[in-house]
Amino acid sequence: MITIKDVAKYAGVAPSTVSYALSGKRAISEKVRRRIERAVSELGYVPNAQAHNLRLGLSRTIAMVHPPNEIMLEGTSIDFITAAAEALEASHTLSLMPYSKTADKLLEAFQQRRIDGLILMHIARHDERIEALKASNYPFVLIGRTEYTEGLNLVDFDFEEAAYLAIKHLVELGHRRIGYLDLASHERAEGLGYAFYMQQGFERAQAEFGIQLIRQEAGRRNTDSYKATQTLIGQEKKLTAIVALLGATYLGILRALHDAKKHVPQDCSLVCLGSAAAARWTIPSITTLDNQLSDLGKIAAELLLERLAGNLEAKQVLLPAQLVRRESTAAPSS
Amino acid sequence: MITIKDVAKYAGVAPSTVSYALSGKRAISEKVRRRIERAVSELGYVPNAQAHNLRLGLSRTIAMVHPPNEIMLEGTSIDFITAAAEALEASHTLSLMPYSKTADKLLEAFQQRRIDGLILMHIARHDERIEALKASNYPFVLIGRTEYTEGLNLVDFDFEEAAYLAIKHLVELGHRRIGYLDLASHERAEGLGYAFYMQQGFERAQAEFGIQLIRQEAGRRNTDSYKATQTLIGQEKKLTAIVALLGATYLGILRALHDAKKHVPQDCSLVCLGSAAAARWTIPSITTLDNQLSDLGKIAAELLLERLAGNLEAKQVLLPAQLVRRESTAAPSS
DNA sequence: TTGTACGCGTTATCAG
DNA sequence: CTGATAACGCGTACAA
Repeated sequence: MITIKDVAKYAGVAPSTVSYALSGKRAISEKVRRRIERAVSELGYVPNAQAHNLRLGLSRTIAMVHPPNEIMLEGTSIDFITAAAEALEASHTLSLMPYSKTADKLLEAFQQRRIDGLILMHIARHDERIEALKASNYPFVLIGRTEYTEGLNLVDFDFEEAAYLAIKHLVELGHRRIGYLDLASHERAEGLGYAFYMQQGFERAQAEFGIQLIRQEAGRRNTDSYKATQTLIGQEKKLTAIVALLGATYLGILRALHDAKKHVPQDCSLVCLGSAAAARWTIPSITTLDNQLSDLGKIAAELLLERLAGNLEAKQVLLPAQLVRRESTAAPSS
Repeated sequence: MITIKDVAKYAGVAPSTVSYALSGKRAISEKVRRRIERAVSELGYVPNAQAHNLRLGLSRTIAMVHPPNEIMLEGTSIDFITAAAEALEASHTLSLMPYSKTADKLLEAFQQRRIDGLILMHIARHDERIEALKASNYPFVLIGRTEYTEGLNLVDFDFEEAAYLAIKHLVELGHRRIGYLDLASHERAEGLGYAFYMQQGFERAQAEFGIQLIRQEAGRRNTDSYKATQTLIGQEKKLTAIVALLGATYLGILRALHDAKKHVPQDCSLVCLGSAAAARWTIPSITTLDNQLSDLGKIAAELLLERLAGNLEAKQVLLPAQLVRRESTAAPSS
């Protein structure tokens, strides 16, 4: 292993001179610089990043805490993570940390100087991890929201608006009996932010449009949405539309409607969360509230970089919900 | 920041004694051990991982090189990466590296001592990166295969068998005019392993069953498979089945068949690559060659850990293709 | 059973 | 413009 000392010896200078020549942090005579450059290339010297970071007290690493697959919203694409990695490129590397409910592992990673910052997702309204991190003053960014967000850096999708827009769209088409899929109660108990805001949006819509939505518990997978849809249409014969905003589980819903001989949108309209990449191609194609998951990753990374650069102002980005109308919604047949 | 010296001073011992007490690498008297433990907890000492690693000459990090999203097979789920991260847990952290065609960035990461090992994917048959890594002797594992695999650690899905089984299944049902979607020629030029092995499988099936398959270029996205399917059924009126093994692009295919008023499987059978999580729920559900992407990530990580533990024997794991019959395949109507 | 001294590779500081 | 020295925090051979 070639070290800076080897280069210094070879070039007949002091190690510190080599360091300065390479970093450009102070002026070096042309003659010496050339000798050093030759030494570097002839010996094949590559600076040791660990020693460098130790000296600087940094790790140039930021970690993303990924929930276990069972609780990820189905269909979450890999570009959610790679978008974050690419946004950091050059300046930091992105590492993955397994999820844990408590903050101890997270704090430890900071204390061990293994990470300079953290991106958290799957945020609960009262999140123990975040209380602890706030107290510690380490840099972190949320993908999601807690109840009290003052002073927090975060980016989130506007689930409240998404839920509201979904109902508004259906009401404007003439629907009155609308069902929606919600998290299972044991999951709701976790107080996940997106479930909460979605609920808020539904309530706003109920009040504004004077209707009563029908709630049905489900889960995050197609198999859950399939069963939940069966239950829903079994119990509510007059239902004319379904909204499902938790994960891209429309295949299960479409299948359940199909198996029950209900045509979409003639017998039942459908609005889902989803991205154009998939929702455009189903039969029928699905009216969605588009979620740009990769944008969440990218923006989270950018917010964190700003924070690490010393900008202490808390920024909160709410990605707007946008309804894209496709074939799955129409006026209810009378 | 609390260092080992602070602890030593506080406990009234030498730093090395603290180090030994914590690592257990030599016997410590009960009395001193207790003093040290108290000091550690009272001061809140956490060892600095960077200094530790610098001393040991390790990074305890392994990197996964992810291709840009444009060339990832569509529908690649996030658990492909998280499965790898979890397989490493505790002993190493997983970091992500952006893709580059040449090996220089990869070698540099090793030389900078930022990584102890590497997981590569999106492997070409003649892959410049791999030649360079082989020569360098750094530990790495492939998800995929090159032409010459001696001495390489790798895990791959058996695309050859998958292609063969797809055709075999269709032939046994009575199909003779079968089309398949392939990569676009400019992508084939890259010589990706999976495209090659798939081709091999098709050729074996052609020879064995005495038929001529109809090739159609496509891409990795639903929008590509949609167009390709249109072209294919436009040109080959007698076609009775389609096979598509590159990415989970069945939605585009189903939609193209639907738009052309072809019923699946009555007018055209369909076999795809896919996972039960999605293929079960389409209408009709799709006969697939199941790919366990998360297994690929997990196994790659495990192979690398073995290699890092000193096991130099090259292991090559080929995940078997398994055909799961669903609603999209049936005998051709005469 | 414990302490001393040195090295890992880098960079900031101070002196020249 | 350049060099010597100390320090970042830790692990371990050697000495006691």
